[in-house]
Amino acid sequence: MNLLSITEENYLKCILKLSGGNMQANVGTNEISYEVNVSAASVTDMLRKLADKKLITYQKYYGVKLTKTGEQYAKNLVRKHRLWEVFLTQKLKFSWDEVHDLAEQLEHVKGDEMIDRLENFLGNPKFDPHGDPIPDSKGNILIRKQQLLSELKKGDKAVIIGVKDTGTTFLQFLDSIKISLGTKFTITNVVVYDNSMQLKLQDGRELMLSSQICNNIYASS
Amino acid sequence: MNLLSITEENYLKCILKLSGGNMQANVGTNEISYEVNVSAASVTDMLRKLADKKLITYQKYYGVKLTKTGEQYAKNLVRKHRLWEVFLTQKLKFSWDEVHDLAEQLEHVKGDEMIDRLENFLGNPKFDPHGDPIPDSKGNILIRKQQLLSELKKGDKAVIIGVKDTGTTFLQFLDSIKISLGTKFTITNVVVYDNSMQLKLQDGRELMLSSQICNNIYASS
DNA sequence: GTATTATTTTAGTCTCTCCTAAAAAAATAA
DNA sequence: TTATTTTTTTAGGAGAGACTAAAATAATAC
Repeated sequence: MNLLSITEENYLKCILKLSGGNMQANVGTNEISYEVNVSAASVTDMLRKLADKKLITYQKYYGVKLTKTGEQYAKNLVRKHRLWEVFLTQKLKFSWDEVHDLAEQLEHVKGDEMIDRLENFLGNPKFDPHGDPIPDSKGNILIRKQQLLSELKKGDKAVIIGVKDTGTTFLQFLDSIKISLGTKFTITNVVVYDNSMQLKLQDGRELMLSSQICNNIYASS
Repeated sequence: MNLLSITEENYLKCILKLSGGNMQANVGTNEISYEVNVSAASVTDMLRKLADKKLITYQKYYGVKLTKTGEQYAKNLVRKHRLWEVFLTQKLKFSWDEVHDLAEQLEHVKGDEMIDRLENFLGNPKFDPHGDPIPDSKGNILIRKQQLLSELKKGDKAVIIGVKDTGTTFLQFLDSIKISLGTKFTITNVVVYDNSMQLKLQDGRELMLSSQICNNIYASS
């Protein structure tokens, strides 16, 4: 597999993301255009190029899918991104809302041997600071049973294991209300009117979270 | 200071290297062309561009010098490169002949805060794995008294503190004869015929080194 | 001091990645 | 089914960074 440019790599990663893990799903030009912040015409150019390199299958007007090779490449990028995020938080003491942009650059550094060693150095972590699973060197991803907070019911006990929105604003908000991965809680009430939820945390605090917030937090029971 | 492209950064670093630390020295187009592996015509294009950005002073046909800004930027790149090299050897256990190419990529990752934290994480090292000094965040470089092995005389006692040639072949050769930074020795003989030198190492071994080798090892007494 | 050689710059292209405007195809609505 | 809207592609171009060939300037040799 030839090495790709940073731009090509970003397109691959974007297609993987938009496919939502379903390798049969067709991803549209416009979606990609929106995600990588580029005109639809530019996306078409790049899709043709990636198809030539057999990294995606591309049918004019019908969107694209990753090939096995493309999927492998994209998952390796995700692996690198998440391992660097662990490094930045665990070793350099960055907070979970500061690591994304740095990891976005670090993931493009070529050298799989380095990544394998980094993984080992970090103690073979299985999840990144946002709770997302880290693919192994073959691209396998550990699947955990997880649910959005919004899918839970009154009386359910669970623990927070991840976030869907990894943007700075949301993460800093969670920091401000002292919610982090590992926080245990019980749902004490679900408001029928607006689907906001009342939680009782392990430390005894009672908390009210809007449905928008509950839609961006993953929990496991 | 605006952020530069990887290409621009490489030119700056190259000019710093070719100036040999003397900021008054004029660096020629051809020299740069040879060093960055690009045609002289391409170099001219880039020099004009860097001059526009006030990173170098450029006089047509008379070569270039770094401005204060350019020097600062270039030294910061060297700082990043060397700190990453320390990380790769100290934490990821790469050998000193494997780290250059990886550091060459890592040095272009933007984020000075990350570098300052990395420096601290590594225990504020002052030298990289090849014995080269690491500039501090202001660009100051610790100067050590050092001499090439070839400058020493019979009877001199010294310790190896660096290498001039950092290429894989040379470094692997040093590994093979079990010479590394910190090795102590005495010069037992200098052969007049070809300037090769005979050393007695701390561990008792006697070693004969050609003048070419002695010209690429730094020592301190 | 002129002639030759070496270095550097200019001129004209190429590839990559992006753009806008316009055309074509597909999806949706009436 | 036909008309309208949305999505996607084509056409033509721009800027960055590279190239070769040719011209201009500086350095060196006689």
